[in-house]
Amino acid sequence: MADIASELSVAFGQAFEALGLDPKLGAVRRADRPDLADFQCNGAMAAAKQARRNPREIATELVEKLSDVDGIADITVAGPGFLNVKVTPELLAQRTETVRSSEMAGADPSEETRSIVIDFGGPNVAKPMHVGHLRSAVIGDTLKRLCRFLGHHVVGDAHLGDWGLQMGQLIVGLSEEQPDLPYFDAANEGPFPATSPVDIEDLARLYPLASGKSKSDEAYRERCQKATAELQAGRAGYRALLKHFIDVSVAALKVDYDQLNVSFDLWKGESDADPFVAPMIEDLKSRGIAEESDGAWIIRVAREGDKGKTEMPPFIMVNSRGGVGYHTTDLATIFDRVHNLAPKPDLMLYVVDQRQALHFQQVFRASEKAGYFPEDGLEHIGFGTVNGDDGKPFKTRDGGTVRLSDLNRMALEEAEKKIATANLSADLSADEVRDIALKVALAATRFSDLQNTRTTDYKFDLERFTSFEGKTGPYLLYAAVRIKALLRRAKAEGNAAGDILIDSESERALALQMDAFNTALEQSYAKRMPHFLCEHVYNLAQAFSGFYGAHPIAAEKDPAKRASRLALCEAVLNQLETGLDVLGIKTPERM
RNA sequence: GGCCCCGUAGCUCAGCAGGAUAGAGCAACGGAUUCCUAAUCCGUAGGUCACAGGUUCAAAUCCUGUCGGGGUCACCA
Repeated sequence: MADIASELSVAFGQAFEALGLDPKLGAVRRADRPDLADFQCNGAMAAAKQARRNPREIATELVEKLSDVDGIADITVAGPGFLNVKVTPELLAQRTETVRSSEMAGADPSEETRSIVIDFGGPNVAKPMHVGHLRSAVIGDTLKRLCRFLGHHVVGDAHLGDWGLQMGQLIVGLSEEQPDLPYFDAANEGPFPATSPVDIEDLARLYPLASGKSKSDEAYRERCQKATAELQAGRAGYRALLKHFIDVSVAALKVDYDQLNVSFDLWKGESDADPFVAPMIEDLKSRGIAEESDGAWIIRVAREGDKGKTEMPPFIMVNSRGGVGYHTTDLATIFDRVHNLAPKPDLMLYVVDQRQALHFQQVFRASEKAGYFPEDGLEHIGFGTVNGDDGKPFKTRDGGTVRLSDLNRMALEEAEKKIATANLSADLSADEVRDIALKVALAATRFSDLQNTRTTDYKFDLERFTSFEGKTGPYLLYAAVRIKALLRRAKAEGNAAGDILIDSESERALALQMDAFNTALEQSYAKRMPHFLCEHVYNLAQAFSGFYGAHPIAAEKDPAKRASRLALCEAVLNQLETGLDVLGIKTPERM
């Protein structure tokens, strides 16, 4: 069953049509004046403009057609031509029962099923993640969950940064520390030792060292570039090393991602695109799509209608030293996905920093031009930067960044502290406390990030990430936990949920809020913006808190009211947990 | 300089496919616990929606310009 707003929109659309007006004008939404109505429709005013008629007159005619519609208790014209609708308690009760009992808690699956690749996370080998990596991880993972929830087929790919100059830097860095390792003998074709010559601490030490030296020392940089080129050309020792670097890094990355409840279906990296690079280059050269310019091979992607006086820079397929960068591996990755994934993707989302916008525009245009995958199936889901107090993005290499692992640890510590001071019965085991703390920390961290509009920058505030009061993840958990406690008590007392009766203001508000779930999901999906869902879930928790404060529930004496309120609680819990699950947040039993 | 994003309450942010009285959280102030978890709830105070024009019955929302902040602009990723 569709939500009330949608059903009313259909009825209103028909009424508009019956008057010879555009049915789209019948869009009905939640009223922004809850004192006056439950739902409103503003279409009469727009219709008046189109038809050059008096808006109130049109509105009045619509009222006549609509007043008999099932579920509408009252419909009136207000102001210049607003249509205000109040619905019956019976309709709200019926709708709430659907929320309570349906698998999707009142939401509907998407009408068409798509095959979607979501490229997110984008961690680099050897570089510990910092708070800037939180966004891609959490937004990407949430979009993955959202798409799946709506019925789409989704593949999440971490797309490791494992193929650039940084690899050459690591190789050179390691060769200076341990020059006698077999990997550095160019004549050695393998096999090489199975155990890794480095652990994550080694990588964390080597990378900044080599990266720094590469900046200041030109000869050193050239060695790194050479090593990178040799790696890419297939030098056996270097390839073997790369494998170790990746394995060691992935194991470390998984620790951070696990704590954020972020997971991937594929741990592919730029290096996995390598087998497709050479044939692709040949293909693009032979078809004249790539051309030579200043010693490099490029694809021109500027177009006629482009804004500005300066042309969009070309896509660099092969640089003048014969190397390839991430433009090329990204394009080859598209090629790989189109040919090797089943089902074949029809949409690819790239959850990457907004600053990469130009890069993706170039890659997408190149893909279109090459005929590999249509441009309109490629979307850069850019997000704003995480800024410091100075309003500027955290720098990756300079000091002053907060590591993601540190953020995770601090959130967990705060959660443990809070549990210690909360009046939880002391009968919880250490494992239970740990489990609750992890869930609270997870909720706090994910929600703090996800509630921000995807595209805007936000200032990193540690307090906000480790705060559990107000508009936070733990607030949502608290609402769910309270409901669970109520239901436990009711069960213990032998009381069950029953028929839903909506007869108080707070129950009404709660029912109306639950009706908005589907719209929130649709908005989040359509705009690829999880914050709409965050907003909904938060409003739901607030509406529940209001209801909780206004009525006894498990303690209610009247059996019919008690049964109804318990059912209402079950509906809220179902939708709350469902929504939280899409956001990647886990709910404890108590906290 | 070209292009992109942003400027809303003391702070952090929603709202922007135009609509009625611009909303949350934090911070401030005042209340609520013999009663289902106070990580909660109720209330008060706080805003020329950067500025100036324009379109419209109606603009925080759309258009133009100005100012301020950030990002980005072929061979690093």
